[in-house]
Amino acid sequence: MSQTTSTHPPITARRAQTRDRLMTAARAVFAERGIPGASVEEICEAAGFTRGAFYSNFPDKSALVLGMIRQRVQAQYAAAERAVATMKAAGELTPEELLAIALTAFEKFGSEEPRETVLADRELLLQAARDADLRAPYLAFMNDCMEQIAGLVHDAIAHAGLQLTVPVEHAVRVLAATHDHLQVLDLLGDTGTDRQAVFGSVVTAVTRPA
Amino acid sequence: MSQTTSTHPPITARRAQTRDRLMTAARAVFAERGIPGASVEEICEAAGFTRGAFYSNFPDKSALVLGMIRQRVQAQYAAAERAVATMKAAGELTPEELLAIALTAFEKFGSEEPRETVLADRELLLQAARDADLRAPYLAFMNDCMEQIAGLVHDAIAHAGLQLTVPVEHAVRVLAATHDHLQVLDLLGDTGTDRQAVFGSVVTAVTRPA
DNA sequence: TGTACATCAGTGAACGCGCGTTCACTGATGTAC
DNA sequence: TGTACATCAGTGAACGCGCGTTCACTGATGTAC
Repeated sequence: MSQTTSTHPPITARRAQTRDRLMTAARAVFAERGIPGASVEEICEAAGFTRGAFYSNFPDKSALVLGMIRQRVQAQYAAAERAVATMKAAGELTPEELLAIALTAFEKFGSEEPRETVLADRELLLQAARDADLRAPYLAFMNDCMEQIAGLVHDAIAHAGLQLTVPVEHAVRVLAATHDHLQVLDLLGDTGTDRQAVFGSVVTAVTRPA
Repeated sequence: MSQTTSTHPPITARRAQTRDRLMTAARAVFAERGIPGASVEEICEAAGFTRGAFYSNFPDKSALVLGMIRQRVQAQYAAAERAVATMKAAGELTPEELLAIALTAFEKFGSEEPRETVLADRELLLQAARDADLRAPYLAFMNDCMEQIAGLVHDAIAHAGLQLTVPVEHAVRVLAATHDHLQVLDLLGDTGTDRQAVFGSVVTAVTRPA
């Protein structure tokens, strides 16, 4: 429907860039302080603007949050698409490759600031859970991602000469959930868990030779 | 070591009760506003006190958060212990019972305000990830829970005449992670996913007849 | 059991600070001739 | 290409409000005789 928000002033390239710099800066501040604890001032300072610039580009703080959710949707889709492309390129698949592709599909490991991204994403999720207006859009986004990744998983499993031991819709949720759990361990600085191995175990558990 | 915090005034029964009422009220406010967005005023109002009472019982806002983490540790342990007891009581185990016990071990489904509790717990985790002082204690707590539940899972599996397809330490993480994911769906008001079935799939995937 | 006093737990007014948001402004960018 | 003007994006001072925290206080609870 609308491009970004129903921004009444038409979005010139310059404005789009400013919005982008503000959202990128906001990600770091959200990670550090939490969404309710992040001040507009600190976001602007991090982005190299004054507060006026903020209100020239967003009606208020919550509009920025909505913008970031939209931005994340795109990033998540792009990651999944990349994973699909990688898979289509490689003909035969060893289990190791399969695992690597599965991990890529859930991205964030690949991003430059993984900790920041993971923290900010969890903040966004929590904000969506709190705010009734954000709930449905966020859920839709999440379920879309699951479906998209389900397609990917389905193809990858076949390519690797395996089959699933549970419905693909379930498998994809278990994989995503485990991936999330391992990210939390990273966040807390855990060193005693072999994360590759745990993820490997899930893949093993939900597959068997065809 | 210390009882609750190194509270210099000795903790009388009355003070303990006040602290408890404040922490219970804080859970609801944290769920509603997020930890950084929750004001001392709102917490006190919800608990039926003035702000002075708060500062008579906690040195500052962050001490309350620490207190709540400690409270959660105890609740989590109690839940796991309850699950162990239930299991020891029932001699033979059908897969359905096994599933029910596994769910109980991760509790929160049983609590009176599940939504509030789940949200507040996620806030606490995020706060621990942000705050370097909280990181290690929180991680230790989490890993202790995993170990405790691992013991439980191990016994339950044996009782049900099954065996695991992956190491028990991995299985327990995958179960916990999936449980968390399903809680998020609840939080977002998802209705299209059969949560029992997804959880059942994980149990299926990580077990086989002995 | 009754009185006198000490201690304690919670009250509520007060403080200064930083927040979100507004708005009159200025300098940079774009357009017309 | 050069000048004149219009529009636009971002500035920064100002606003009022609500926050976290402090503290002198009061009424309730506990103790001694």
